[in-house]
This record gives sequence, C-alpha cells and structure tokens, in this order.
Amino acid sequence: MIANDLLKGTLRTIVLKLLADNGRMYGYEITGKVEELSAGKIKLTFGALYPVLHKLEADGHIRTETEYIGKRVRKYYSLTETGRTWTEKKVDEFFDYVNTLTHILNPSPA
Amino acid sequence: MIANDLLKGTLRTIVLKLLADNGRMYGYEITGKVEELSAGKIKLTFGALYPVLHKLEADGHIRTETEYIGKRVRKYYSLTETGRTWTEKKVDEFFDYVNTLTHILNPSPA
DNA sequence: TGTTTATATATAATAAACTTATATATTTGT
DNA sequence: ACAAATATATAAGTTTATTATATATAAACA
Repeated sequence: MIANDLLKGTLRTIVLKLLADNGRMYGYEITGKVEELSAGKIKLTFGALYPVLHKLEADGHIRTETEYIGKRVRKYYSLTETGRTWTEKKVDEFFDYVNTLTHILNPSPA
Repeated sequence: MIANDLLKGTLRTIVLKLLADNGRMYGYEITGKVEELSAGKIKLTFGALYPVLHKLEADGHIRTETEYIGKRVRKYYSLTETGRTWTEKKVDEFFDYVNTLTHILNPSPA
C-alpha cells in the first residue's frame, strides 16, 4: 500500500479518468477498479470517494442515473461534456507535474 | 504555473530532496531553488514552506543552524541521519506512485 | 435457516495540508 | 529618501482526505 499522502490532489483525476475510459460506473465499482488497476496499492475509501463524486457532480463535470438492481439502488456516474474536457486537462496537468518534479527528484548524477 | 492541488503530498519530499542535494539551505533559498528547477512552474509560498520545515525538524528529519549575515538572522536547514534515509524512502515512494498512476491515467489505446 | 461476507450508498467528526493574508525587519540599489 | 529584494514567521480560513459510523440488500456457506 502506497503512502497515502500522494493520493491528495490526484484522487479527483483518477475518478474522472476511470469514467472517461469506462463510460459509466457506480461508486463501489470505482473503488474495485482502482484497487485492480493499482494491483492493490491504492485503496480508495468511501469516505474519500463519495465527497469527490458529489463535488464533481455539483461542478457539472459528471451526471448520475439511478437504477434498481432488484430492490437495491445503484447510482451510475458518467462524464458530461465539460467533464470530458476537464478530464483531459487534469490528466495532462498530472503528467506535466510529474515531468517537472522528476527534474527535482531525480537521483543526483553519480 | 501548475495546478496547485498536485503539490499536496509532494511538498515535503521536494524540500527533503533539495536538502539532500545541496547540503544545507535556508528557507528563502529553497523557494528560489524550487522556482528555478521547475522553470517557474512551481511557486512555493512561505506559508506552506515554513510549517513543513518546522514539522520536519520536530520529527527529527532536519536540523537547524542559525547564522548572522550582518544583523540579519539566517537559518540553515540540513538533513539528519534519519532524514537522509527518510528522503530516499519518500523519493522512491513518489516514483512508485507515479508508475502506478500512470497505469490508470495513461491514454487509452487508440 | 441462520450467519457471515460481499455488495452498495452515504454522512459526520476529525485531522492534515495548503492558500491567502499579515507582521516584522534588514539590505541593496536608485 | 524610497522602493525593491532579502529573510523569517504566524494566523485565519479552505480544501481534502481519514476514520468511524449508519443503513440496507443479496449471496454464500454451514
């Protein structure tokens, strides 16, 4: 399990990108996908996920559809148009930041 | 200027690595070095820097020496032994996290 | 059939981390 | 004299994530 501090600032981007790649997903599914794609290294808790989803919805980046599976409610989240643009921007920003930080953190020349 | 959210979780690592590479530095010098190494993309504010320095000192990762340049106090920060080990660990963790996230955020196959 | 485990959503209290604003003081350049 | 650069630092406020808690259905197992 990776040091959690690093999740800060990237959680939102992770969620957006998963929705971009998978069309629509529900919360529980997202946590599972993150664990799968990170080989168990990133464990996304619900206490972190749902506030992020609600915030993204309030900001108009994602929308929800509620469906019933038997008697159980399932809430699907998917990107809006602005959300799709926003996701690309956020992903680019991430890689840009990594490039920049790599300059600083790269092992000093031996 | 890069989206600031990403600084979260990495600021401490940046400071540690700079001290590892430069021996000893003072606060004002650190902000300048970060701006220089990031080509102006990362602007580290004092409100963010000093709490981090004080925390690292309280945790025993860095130590301070105070010197006088004329009448002006200058406070040099440098790594302790545990701080040196800690820095390596933190830098490794960062690159590990980037690798993991790259799997998730990588552009979907065209 | 009863119990545990997995599925599924969500909020509240708390803690950590960063931003913005502010305070203070010296030195250098014009 | 004045402005800009050098230099340290705290406080208030916001954002973001952690931990704990609540609720409920469905599937698996004994």
